[in-house]
Amino acid sequence: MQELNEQTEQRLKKLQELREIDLDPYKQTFNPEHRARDLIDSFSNHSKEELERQDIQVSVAGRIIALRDFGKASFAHIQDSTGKIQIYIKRDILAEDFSIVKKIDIGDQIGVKGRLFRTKTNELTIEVKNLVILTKCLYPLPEKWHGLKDIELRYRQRYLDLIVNPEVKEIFAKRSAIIKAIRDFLEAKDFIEVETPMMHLIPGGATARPFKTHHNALDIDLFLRIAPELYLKRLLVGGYEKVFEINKNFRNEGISTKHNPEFTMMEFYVAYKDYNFLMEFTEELITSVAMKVIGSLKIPYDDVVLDFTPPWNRIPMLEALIEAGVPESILNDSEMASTWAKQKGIDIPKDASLGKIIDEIFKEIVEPNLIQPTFIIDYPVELSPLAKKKPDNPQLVERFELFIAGREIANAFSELNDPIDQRQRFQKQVEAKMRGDEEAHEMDEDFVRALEYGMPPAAGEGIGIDRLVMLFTNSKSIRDVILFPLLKPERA
RNA sequence: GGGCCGUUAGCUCAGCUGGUAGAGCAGCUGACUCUUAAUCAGCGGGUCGGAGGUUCGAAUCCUCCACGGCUCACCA
Repeated sequence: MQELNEQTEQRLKKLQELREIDLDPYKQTFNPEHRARDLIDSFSNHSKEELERQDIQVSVAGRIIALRDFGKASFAHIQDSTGKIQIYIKRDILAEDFSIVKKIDIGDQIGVKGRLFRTKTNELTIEVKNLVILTKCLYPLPEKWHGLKDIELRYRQRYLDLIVNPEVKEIFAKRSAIIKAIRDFLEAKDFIEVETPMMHLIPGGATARPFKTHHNALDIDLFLRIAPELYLKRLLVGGYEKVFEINKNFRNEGISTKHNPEFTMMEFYVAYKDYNFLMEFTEELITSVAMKVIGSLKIPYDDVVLDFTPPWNRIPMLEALIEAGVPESILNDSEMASTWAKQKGIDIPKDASLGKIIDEIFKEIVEPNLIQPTFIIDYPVELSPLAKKKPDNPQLVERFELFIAGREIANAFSELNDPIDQRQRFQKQVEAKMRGDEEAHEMDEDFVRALEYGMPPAAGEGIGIDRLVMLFTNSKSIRDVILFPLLKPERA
């Protein structure tokens, strides 16, 4: 319990008084037969007179969010998961002792039964015959017309945010709809949904720093996964041809409006296909989600309108750089590239490979300008140790990233299935790690062994679900699409 | 981690160049049987984020700390 203030004391006193008359407000059950939104929708065409004639009995349960007391009658609005509806409690009609109405506070949850009618102002209202207090609320709710604005409180006490800010509920309803649409789409195409480990002996499948934990009985260190990729590909070896997983990844890195340490990723793999297939597939997937969830391919985000109408632009990474004004002559030489980047004020880590330098330049000068959906294709091989090389240019791999609103939304490639090449790429990563690159991949012998048994040619992709939800809900911060974003503890 | 900004009643916010802390909602008491930001009369409610410092005197100025926001760096 927080420090007792005057308001909580009042509420505790009412709670005690209710218990004294044998109405403990935490014990009853209640079976509402109706929900607020349904009632308002179903009876929108019923006039005042029709309602008087028909005597429609309903029951709803919900939280009191507004209360107007008139002495021998009261109006209130109660809110359930669907919306709110007005109730009218009149002493002459209420079956219970009217004095319990004085024990009700804003925030309490009640169940009511009674007759539908329309007030003078034509608002659909329940005339309460029976009333039961289901749960006492011991704190005052945030203020009725400004709501809860304090961002820190909204994240720390998301339950309060959800109670008083209806638009927040809509965001998470949309999040649920987006994930369902993705699942439906993939299942309709015969994908099988799987779950692979969250705890990895070797963190792999992405370049990122992991969280470390420990298994006591086995006395081994484990890492929370940074990606499911290497396990999903083992399933291709095992004979599945279409698999996907929607689940959390954990990366031990900074927190920002675009990053939460745990975030939701959808990864899927298709046998016998390459990254060209995946680009069309991605267009189909995301437009299908947009149509189902938003009902349009033109979606406002921040101060632009995102147009998802396919086909989306496909630009090779090097071309995108040249278009953005990077001299072609520096793109083959890490010395020159590094010098050019530094002149432009771009930080280049020492010992960076040419690919890494090019990537840094790309992130700085191209990425923020990729507003409309755009596939950037053909990445330097050093950046992509799990992707298949292009047959006509072994410096590049068959990989694309999808950018929307200046952010990476998806990452995909033709999967490297040559075990000898894979082993060499891991070895290069291990060397980079020895030189101090904390994010370089580790050798995963079992994964290489799986490839040695033979993985069919395949294409795979990861889509950042939180970021996709941000786009479809016009949210500027990832914290607005994650119910409980990570925050520091309240008190030291 | 760096920079900038913020933290005052349960909530939303005022509080000027330093002079004993304010409003609205919410709460309490009373009136009121169609209100919806109900209305009317009255009343209570504060460790001004925390700790130091300057000063006769600090919500206000200074230092440190905590938490948050934006941003840069790292990343998806």
